[in-house]
Amino acid sequence: MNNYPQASRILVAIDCIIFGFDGKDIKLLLIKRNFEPEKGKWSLMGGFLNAEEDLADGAVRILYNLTGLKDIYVEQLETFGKADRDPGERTVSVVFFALIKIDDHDSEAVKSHNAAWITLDARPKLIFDHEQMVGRAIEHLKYNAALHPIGFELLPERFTIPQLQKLYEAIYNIPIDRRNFSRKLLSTGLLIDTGQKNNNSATKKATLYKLDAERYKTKFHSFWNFMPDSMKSQ
Amino acid sequence: MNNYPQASRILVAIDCIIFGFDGKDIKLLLIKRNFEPEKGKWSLMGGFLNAEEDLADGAVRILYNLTGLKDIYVEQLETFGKADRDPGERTVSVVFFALIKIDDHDSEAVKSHNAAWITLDARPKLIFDHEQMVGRAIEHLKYNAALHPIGFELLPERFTIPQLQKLYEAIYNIPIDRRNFSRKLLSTGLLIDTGQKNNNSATKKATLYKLDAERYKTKFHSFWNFMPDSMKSQ
DNA sequence: GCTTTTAGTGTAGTATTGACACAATTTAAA
DNA sequence: TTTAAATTGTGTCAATACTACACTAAAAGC
Repeated sequence: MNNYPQASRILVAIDCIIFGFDGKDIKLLLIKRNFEPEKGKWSLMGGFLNAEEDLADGAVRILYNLTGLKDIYVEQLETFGKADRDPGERTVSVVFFALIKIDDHDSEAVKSHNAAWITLDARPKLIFDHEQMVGRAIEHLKYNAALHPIGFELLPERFTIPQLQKLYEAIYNIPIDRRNFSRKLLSTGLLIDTGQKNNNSATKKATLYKLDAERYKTKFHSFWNFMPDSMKSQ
Repeated sequence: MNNYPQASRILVAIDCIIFGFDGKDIKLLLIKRNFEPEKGKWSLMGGFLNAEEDLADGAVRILYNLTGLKDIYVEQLETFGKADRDPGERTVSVVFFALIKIDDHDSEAVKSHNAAWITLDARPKLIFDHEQMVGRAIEHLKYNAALHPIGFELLPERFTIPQLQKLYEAIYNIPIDRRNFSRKLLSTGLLIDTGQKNNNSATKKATLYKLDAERYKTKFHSFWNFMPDSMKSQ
């Protein structure tokens, strides 16, 4: 069966940008390639879309291979399709954006792929157009963390408000007023006080919160601001 | 040269969602296929990515074919890649989102493609997953028109505030208070009073404005609201 | 029990938003 | 040529949200 005899068949790659947060810095999971092509250079984790595989499944597969995690936050980001972007062969790459709880990943899998968590500032040059992809992803993170409660995806199940604040300060690289941040956050109604305290602290222990999963789903868009109130729920 | 002998080569399609506004309703430019496959059914305008063509150029080519326009507002929206989405052959489709000034299009080109402007409510069933694509595009339009000044792309070069308000009311399907809308809009500093009046009106003639192109570029993100002020300019 | 560090909350001034009413312009009909 | 109908343009007040800022509380180390 060939309905489109004249059209070109092209390699479709999947590349994954994986963000983590160690309590201080935003980090990227990058691999130092121990395979060809571009062996020895740094790149994003990637692979090719299989002939009978759904695109989203391909992303999950590749993320699972590297992190050992299945239920992680993934969004499709953008498809890169410059004709010459891969000098080996014409390849279109669909880039996925993932946020993971950094302590959950399978460090064996990461080691076997020769991967490492690297801060944004310290990141090496990457192959092909992967640098552009990362730039786009950072932009997306900044943009979306301002509008939707995705920051939680980078924190442990139970987290404190100061942790969340440090995360936002890392994303935007600015200091945030503690009191205003806390007030705005609590007013979303997304946090549930677990009654527990954070024992990691050497001084006053902060309250541990968890996400209200129900509200999280229904109020995913609640950071919106320009919309008339009647639209915010849609 | 074949660096990736084991990977699958796949058809890469480009599908375009084209929005227009006639002063009253948001409309989609759809084609009634006079070619195989799915001849006689309605679909989005599309085509295949050529072997040596940049992805973005492919979108521009396809949009030009249908509308006769070159400088239109285009964003890449999302790539659809379910394995079975095209029953003819495995095809990944990159969907583009375009906003055009409806009076500018080349009606000969539209006619020769058997295309028509159809309101969102009246749209027919579409082939494959094109229905989903349109749904995603409408969502994107609602979301982005609230955050960025993209509405202007659907209006003539010179437009009135009441026209713009009708556009927003059509996008969100809600009534908007004239006074508050006007105040918020003018406060963006994006509008330049041309000194002219709209002669189409049968009653009081509204002031014609044009976009301040400079400010439009630098303040494209100025509808943001959750971000700290220091970030809004970035 | 004193010091240091971090967490948690309150308040007052300012800016933005939403709800609302009236005046001005234009055409067409009386 | 006045009057009515439709539409545009602007002002005000109250409620809300935001910003800037200061004090109290808890925990650990000395």
